[in-house]
Amino acid sequence: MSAHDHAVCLNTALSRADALCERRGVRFTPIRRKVLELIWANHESIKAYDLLEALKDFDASAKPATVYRALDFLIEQGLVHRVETLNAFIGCQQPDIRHDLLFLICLECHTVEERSTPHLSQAVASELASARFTAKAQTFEILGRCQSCALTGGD
Amino acid sequence: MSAHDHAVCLNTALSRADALCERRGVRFTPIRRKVLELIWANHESIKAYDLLEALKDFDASAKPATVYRALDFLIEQGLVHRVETLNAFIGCQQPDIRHDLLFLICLECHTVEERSTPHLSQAVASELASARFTAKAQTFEILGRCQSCALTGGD
DNA sequence: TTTGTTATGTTATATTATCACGTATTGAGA
DNA sequence: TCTCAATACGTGATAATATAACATAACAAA
Repeated sequence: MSAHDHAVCLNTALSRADALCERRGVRFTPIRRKVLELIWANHESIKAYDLLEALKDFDASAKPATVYRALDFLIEQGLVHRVETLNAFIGCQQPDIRHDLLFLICLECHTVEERSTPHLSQAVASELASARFTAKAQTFEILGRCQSCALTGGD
Repeated sequence: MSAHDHAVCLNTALSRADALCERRGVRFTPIRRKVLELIWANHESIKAYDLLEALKDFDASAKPATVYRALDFLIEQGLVHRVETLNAFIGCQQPDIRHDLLFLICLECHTVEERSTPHLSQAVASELASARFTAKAQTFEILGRCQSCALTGGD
């Protein structure tokens, strides 16, 4: 991820979440909000137990269930995605839109880029149709090396 | 998966694996072969510890590492796929071909169907190109309900 | 047959995730 | 305002998944 003012990302994510929860009438409790804030600390995915460690500075009594419950809520509301290939979590960049997402996961800088593309959606939709398969959930993840690591990195 | 003579699937998978390992000069040891055989018991994915239980009938001293090592080998050789969304494993239907695979995972009968499609590959390739991202590994998985469960099943 | 490499045996432990049950908060309706 | 039901959280235990570390065994090439 190129240099940017990350405070903007963070604030945008949090205020979108505020609005979204308000609109839906669901409770955006302090723990849930703090967990989302910690996830948005940067553009890297974070693991549940790392999140737990960070959360303890905010709430010393935090336990695994504390984190997993908050994650369940955030994922259910579409505010966070689970990265299956890493058993990790990442903030959703477009929580209001429903679409097929493709995650580009850099193994060097650990940044996760979220992309959506009509071509991919169409290809998937036509596969599903021809298989007569009804989708409930999808995971599209690619591990590799991002542009900026390719530019700066060795190897 | 519709009714079929599964012994054919199993034998095909095993003899392909024999040939492939021979050709590559890698060792297809009894444990590795047995693990592959157990994975191919049906078209459902199987979890590592279930595999371990089954393996114990063959080798009472089997331990987690026994299974995970065999799985590492089989995956490396492309004989087995890891299903990320289930933390489970499934036999590869086309171990000789390299392509982008889409897994259709039925949540009712647990069957995993492996599909490959040029449209999907193209859509992915063009996303990667536009993101200037170099892929090392990919996961495309869809969870849902397969055709035969839709026909026979209730809700 | 020696020797280096690869595979396996074995014990321990790390990592990831859920359960169960009790208490506290919340907010809607009486 | 009070009550009640639903939801969220606290807490301890444990389940499920996976790897580390180090010793021994099997193999294959010289």
